[in-house]
Amino acid sequence: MLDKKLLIKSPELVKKNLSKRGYILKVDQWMKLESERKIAQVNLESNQENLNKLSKEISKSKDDEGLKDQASSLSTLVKQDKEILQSIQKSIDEFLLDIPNLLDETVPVGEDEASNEIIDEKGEIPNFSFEPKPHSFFIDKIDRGRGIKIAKSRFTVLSGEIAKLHRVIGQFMIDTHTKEHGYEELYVPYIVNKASLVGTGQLPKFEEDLFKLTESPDLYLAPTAEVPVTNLHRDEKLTLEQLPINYVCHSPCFRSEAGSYGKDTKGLIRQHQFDKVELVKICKPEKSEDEHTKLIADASKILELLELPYRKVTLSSGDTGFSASKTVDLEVWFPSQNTYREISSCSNFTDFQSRRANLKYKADKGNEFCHTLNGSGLAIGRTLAAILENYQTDDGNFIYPEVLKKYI
RNA sequence: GGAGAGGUGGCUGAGUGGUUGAAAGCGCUCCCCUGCUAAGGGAGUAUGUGGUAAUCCCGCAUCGAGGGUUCGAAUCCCUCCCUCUCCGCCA
Repeated sequence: MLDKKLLIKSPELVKKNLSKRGYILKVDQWMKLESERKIAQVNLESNQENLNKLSKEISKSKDDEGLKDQASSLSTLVKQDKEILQSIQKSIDEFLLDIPNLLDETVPVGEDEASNEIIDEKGEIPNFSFEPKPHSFFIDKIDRGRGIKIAKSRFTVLSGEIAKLHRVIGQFMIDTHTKEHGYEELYVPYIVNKASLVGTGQLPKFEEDLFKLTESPDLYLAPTAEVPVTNLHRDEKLTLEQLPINYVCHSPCFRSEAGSYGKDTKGLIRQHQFDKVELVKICKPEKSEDEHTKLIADASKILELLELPYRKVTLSSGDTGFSASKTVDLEVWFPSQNTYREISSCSNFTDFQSRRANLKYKADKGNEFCHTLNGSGLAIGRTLAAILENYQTDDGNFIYPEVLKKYI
């Protein structure tokens, strides 16, 4: 959620920033709502003030029917004023929850991923003496559509060595982040409520991307650990000593993938259920840029240790997600596709999520909103897929990355 | 799932219709005293929001959430949520 004061003070500036996303801020509608609010609120509060004063007079003087009649009609008026203000406030809330975050100045401007900016390329792209197989080749040996049989399309079964590799990858990532990067490990609920999803920005706008529990209408399967982990401190006031907070959490993620029919239908790239190791940071506003750099480095480290070729990409204005101010994706090399694919998305949300989640810290002058960040460190299914492809051998097999051998 | 108890400020905990935004204690901040320390004395100490640009001033709201009764609700009524205890069930 954006700062209301900023929106009141300089709506045109906000509009200009958001237009880079292709979002058109309805300034006229906003100004109208806001001025209606002000009138309604001032009116209500002055009537309420008079009513309060009358009530006190009544409590002092006994049985003054005249005063009571006066208070009674004023009370009715206040009730009406409240309803008017409430309905305006509701419109304002809806309006505000619909607005995406302001973009960082350094975000490249462009309509879509074509304008993303490659900032770094690392690792050696493998040279195969044979036609590299897609990772689905290895998985299909066991899966053969069984995931679909058990659940539906976009579900996959792993077995034997590959299932083990999948388990071990997560272990390796968490170990690295806790032991070498100073993150605290968390285990969290995989089902989250509405308030949490509003807090991180998935709701109300993106409900169709989620799996909803029909028996408990306010509950959803978590689409990423970002939701439970960031919301851990929702409605809290953190102390300065607590910051910065660094959490790492391995969790399954559930996404409906509505609207992605026909995309990445083979293999592990796009599943309804996948595991991910997520990194979440909560910090003071002035530190978030530095923390973002660290976050990207921490996630990249995994790819480097796994010796997978990857690149860093700053997402363009049109490609940057709703809640993020700036996002840097890590993309790993997929030989069978002869291209890089996203494996991590590292975002600085500035105070956007904090405002929604009412997440503050006690600063010297008063309570301030924290900044939140998160990034995959990394998506486990895609990491597994990348390993299978990049480490495959000409006999239709694969070998293990060096750092994972001690886990196998 | 059944039965019961309960949700009040940073924390503990009073408060059953009218200066209670809320006693008291703890904690915290400042001051005083005590030649150190410990102890003691005094003052202060919620958040959000609006009028305004304003850390001053004034108002409004907030005692789990939402409704209702009333001139007036932390206090009475209804609905919901959550927590705890016992029983049942269960990993």
